[in-house]
Amino acid sequence: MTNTNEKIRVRFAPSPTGYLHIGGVRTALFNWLFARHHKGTFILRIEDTDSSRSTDESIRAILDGMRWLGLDWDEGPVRQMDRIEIYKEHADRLLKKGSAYLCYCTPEELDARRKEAQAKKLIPRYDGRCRDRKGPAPDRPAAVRFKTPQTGQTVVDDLVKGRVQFDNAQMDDLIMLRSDGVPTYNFGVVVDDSLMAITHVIRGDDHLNNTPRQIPIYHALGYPLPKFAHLSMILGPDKARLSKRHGATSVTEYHDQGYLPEALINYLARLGWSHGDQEVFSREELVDQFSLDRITSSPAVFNPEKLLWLNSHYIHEEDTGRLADLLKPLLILEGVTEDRVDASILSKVIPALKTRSRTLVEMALGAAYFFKDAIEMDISAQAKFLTPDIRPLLTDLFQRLSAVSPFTAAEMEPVFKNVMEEKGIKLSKLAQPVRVALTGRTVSPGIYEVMEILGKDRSLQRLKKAIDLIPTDVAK
RNA sequence: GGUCCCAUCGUCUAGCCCGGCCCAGGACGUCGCCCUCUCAAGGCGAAAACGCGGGUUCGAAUCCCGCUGGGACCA
Repeated sequence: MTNTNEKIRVRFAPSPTGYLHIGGVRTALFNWLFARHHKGTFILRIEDTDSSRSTDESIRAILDGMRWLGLDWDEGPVRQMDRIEIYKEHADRLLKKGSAYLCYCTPEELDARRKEAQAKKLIPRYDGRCRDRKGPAPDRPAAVRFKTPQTGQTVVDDLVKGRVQFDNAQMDDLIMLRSDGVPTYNFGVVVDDSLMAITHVIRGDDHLNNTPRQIPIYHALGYPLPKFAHLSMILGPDKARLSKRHGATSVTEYHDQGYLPEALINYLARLGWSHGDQEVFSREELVDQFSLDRITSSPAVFNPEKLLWLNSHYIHEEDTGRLADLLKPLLILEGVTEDRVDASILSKVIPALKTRSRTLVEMALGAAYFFKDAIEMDISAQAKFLTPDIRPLLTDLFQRLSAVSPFTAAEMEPVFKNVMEEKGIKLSKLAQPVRVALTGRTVSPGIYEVMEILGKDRSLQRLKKAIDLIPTDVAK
């Protein structure tokens, strides 16, 4: 299939009109994996010819996103707007050759004709009136149109979709260069992919219909055809193309929500690509195993639940040191002051919360009370567990714990056991009120563990405070 | 509307090219049980799919045709 002597060159070519979309990331990832697998070159190209919608901020978001995910590029970023002269030269070449012609129709005229055609239920396509225009040229700027072959067929041998045929008669003469000298998508890609010696064009399915329009341009320009691989779309739960209304679609949102890049990479790799039954892949395994012929041709619905599962998997696996670095800023967002983010506490809290957090944000939420002086008491938890009948038990426990030294789980356990046995109650009866007292909530790591991390002073302090919160009036 | 793509559990997928090993395998999610100081994690188990209709064949998820449904592109 692929000539192994050939140096693989692929590119990711987003247009900077917004954030880096999850679908774009997958396209970038597949290109990157293909390049790395074949020890080829991965190029980043910014398709910014739509100047009204392109922004520098968006370019920054794209670069940041790629870096966060570790999708490093070997060449670029190349910006199309820096290459305007190149497109013009190519257009001139085709003009001289007679493969293209100047079109003086204004956008307004074309629009009017299109509407007319639609009204008559005709196919709205360019009528080719400037193709054989005779006589003097009107005195206004002209666009350059390509002379699309009007007969025969154009075949796309797609690596994912297989052989796809198009009737040339269906296609009209597309504009290559607008009257302002800016290339259209179909012309820009052909020129750039050719000059950049792209060997494999791996892009979204939405460009499959553009491909037969591009192929004749390659031919006219005398450039070799790259191989094409069109990836199916990522869909939302309603099977429509994944978009903002389906929830988070921007990489930065996933970063902000506490996802690990490896989780997103792993998830996206398995969306439309497979390697037997394997679900979890390290980056190295992905590079090693990736192959274009294992890509599915059907579209895939984005499943946030599975991504969450992978994220929790990677959080379990991740070492405490790196998690600590990632968690710090999130703790500060949770209202923990910077000087309170204690490294030694962090190194105990993280292992305790690893299996309980599906995202870093969840982890920060569950960790905040270890670092704060004043805990936020959940009112309904307080009402349910810090009840008058429990007051004497807590008081008793408080006194006994005061004598415990060292303040470790191993030393605390018999203390709790004794209280349970003497009062004839189950541990759960005692543990929940203690948990609420220590954390302000009903969910936390094991209470011995929590106390050990908090230390004796803070544990007793919180217990005392909780006891004081309990009304003494049982009869109420 | 025209052109093109797609069709296996709710979802991601294996199997499809090279028909029988598939009364269809794995994963997420769901449900149940176990473990248990809460919540998780973990262990065990369950429910859950070849869109429909024709062919071809001894035999079809797998090949062919049609339909239906979904999507994309062209504006």
